[in-house]
Amino acid sequence: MLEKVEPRKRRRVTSTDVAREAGVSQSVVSRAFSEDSSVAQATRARIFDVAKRLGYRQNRLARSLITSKSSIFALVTEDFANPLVHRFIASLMHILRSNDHHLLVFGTPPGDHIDSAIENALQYQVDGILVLSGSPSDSILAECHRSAVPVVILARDRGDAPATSVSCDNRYEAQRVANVLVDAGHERFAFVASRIRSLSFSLDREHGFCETILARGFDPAIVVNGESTYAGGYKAGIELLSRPDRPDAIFCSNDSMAIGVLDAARLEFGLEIPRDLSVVGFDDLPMAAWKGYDLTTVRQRIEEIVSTAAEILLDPNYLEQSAWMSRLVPGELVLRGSTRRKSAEDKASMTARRKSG
Amino acid sequence: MLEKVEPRKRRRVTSTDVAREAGVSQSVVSRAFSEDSSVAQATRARIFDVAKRLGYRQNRLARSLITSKSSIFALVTEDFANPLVHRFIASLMHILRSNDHHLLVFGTPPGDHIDSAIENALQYQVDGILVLSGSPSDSILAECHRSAVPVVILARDRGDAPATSVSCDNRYEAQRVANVLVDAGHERFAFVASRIRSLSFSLDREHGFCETILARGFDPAIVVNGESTYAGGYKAGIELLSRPDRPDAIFCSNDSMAIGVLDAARLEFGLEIPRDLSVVGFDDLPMAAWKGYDLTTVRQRIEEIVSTAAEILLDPNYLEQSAWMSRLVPGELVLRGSTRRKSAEDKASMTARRKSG
DNA sequence: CTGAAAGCGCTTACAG
DNA sequence: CTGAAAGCGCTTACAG
Repeated sequence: MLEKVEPRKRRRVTSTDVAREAGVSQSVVSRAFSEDSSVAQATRARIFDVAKRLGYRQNRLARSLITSKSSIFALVTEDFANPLVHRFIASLMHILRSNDHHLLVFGTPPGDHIDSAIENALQYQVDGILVLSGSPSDSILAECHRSAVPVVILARDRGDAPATSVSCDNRYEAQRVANVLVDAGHERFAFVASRIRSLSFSLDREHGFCETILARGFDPAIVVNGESTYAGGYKAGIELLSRPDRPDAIFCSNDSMAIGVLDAARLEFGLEIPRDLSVVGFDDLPMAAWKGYDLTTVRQRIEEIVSTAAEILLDPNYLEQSAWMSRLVPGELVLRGSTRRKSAEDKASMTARRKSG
Repeated sequence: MLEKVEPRKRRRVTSTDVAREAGVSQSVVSRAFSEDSSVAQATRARIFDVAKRLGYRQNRLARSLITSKSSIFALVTEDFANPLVHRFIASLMHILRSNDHHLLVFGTPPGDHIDSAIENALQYQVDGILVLSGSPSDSILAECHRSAVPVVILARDRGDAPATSVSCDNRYEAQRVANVLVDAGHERFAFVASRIRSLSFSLDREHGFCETILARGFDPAIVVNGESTYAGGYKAGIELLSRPDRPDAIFCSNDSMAIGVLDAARLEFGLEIPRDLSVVGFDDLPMAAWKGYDLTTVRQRIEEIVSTAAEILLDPNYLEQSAWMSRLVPGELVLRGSTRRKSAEDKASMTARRKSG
């Protein structure tokens, strides 16, 4: 049974209550609760006692009013269904916790522009904004800058936007995938791109892959578009494998699609992987490591991307710098069973790492 | 290039600035921005004009100080790796957006108790708290109640905790799975439970399943524990299928585990699904529908669970009620190819629905 | 080390 | 419809 709470009685315990009860001024209570303030040991102890007894808890919103720091970061994204977004959130939570910061999440309604989410975030006086998908307009970015709210665009190059970005070196990684596939003796290449425009990183991967295939002297890679899901990959797989010039190596813009291609190859065409076809994904989702797929893929170092972004946002001098940064974090090529290899390499290490970017 | 921002110049535009510029008092500006206040049409228009020109934006933290509503809900969880958590977040975002509310996310550091996350949330004057995993102590729940902050425990029965919960009817759904498997002619049953204690719903599923198997006159279901991941399921699958009394129907506490069992059966024992073994999961993650698995599972109606929770939290009278609620939302049994069926049913509808709870 | 006071940016009775 | 004033719960110079 609930004890009834009269609406008008719902007054939170404030520092003034504690002060009265402890026989000190409200300012001392405030100081007692801020680490580096001068309060006599005994006074502080007494205040803590009283606070505990009364159930006092700092009101961090009130505090932010005067410090103009809310200890809140905003994460804005257009695409909550994307599993990668969740890995970013999880990783962010981890880092922010140790800095006593918290994450306020803003999504964009389907039709809307991401600017509206950023606009919202600004109303909450966030200390920084992380953009995970969508392309903020130059004008909203300028607004953020004027309001002294740092913005970092995550997981993809910022392009021409006036903002700082931290992302995987998509182009380089795609080039590497192309080289590995060429070196292993494949001859007909395809790329499965994501149809969604907000995922501009898909383009970098496409370019890196295709330019390398050409540079190595092969016919241009076939490029098809699809939804960036398993179903989209499955469909793209059917499309590609039905062609008279069936590719023997398919690189996909992400793991979900790659797994879709893989299943299409096996279930619809009875192909054996990797004998008849090599498939490579991107991201290294947990599913990529599942025994049933054993997918070769490019791992994004999410922890590193996120901690770099957090560092930038937490840097008190960031806004006084004079240029946007574009930080590229190297990925990791994870070689698994879905790709054919030169026999010499077969017994070699399953994971190649690039140490520096 | 960044225009340099002098730290001391970083003053946000306030309603007072707008007032001065528009030649009205600050209170009128405030009223202009609150829907149902009496401001002359012309005045309001002028204020909006000036506000736009100056780049004014309401400070919602300051506002919350006086209204004592922050329009923020807290989501607290111990388990960010759980894919289900993300589906809840996505669904929540959707609902909160239409109510002009936002989500502040709190995680618990690995060793810590969920209470610390709730404690944190309270400092941010959230309008309500959604608990997604972990078991809040009675004392912290009492605190929340005293502070007039409603708490809803999601996705699992609250047990004895003094709180309201909204969850899938785990026990009933598990009973139904048991009945379906029995009806289809299976004879040796097993349940794969989650080893993690915070996932108490796993227990409800176990009980519902096991009690029904017994009630239908079969040997008790074999119960094994595992990590609630693909790898955990894979391992549990090997364990179960190596037994002399190998089960012919395995029900798993969630989809990831079920898929692990499925792969173990196929890859390690060469079994054919569902001829040699039926496997059932729980949740209906996207992967369950993948052609390569085609997993029979119990879908949680996440949207319904979340919207029910949001309704409760948004109900202004909630705290004046006199008892905790425990709302059960029916699930949906999704019959797919991983389970054998009575031949009569083979051609029948693939999805059975229970319409009301 | 402590207290009185000002102020952060709002909302909301209360008069006019 | 509008303005002056009080106040939400804090922090932070400033004196003492």
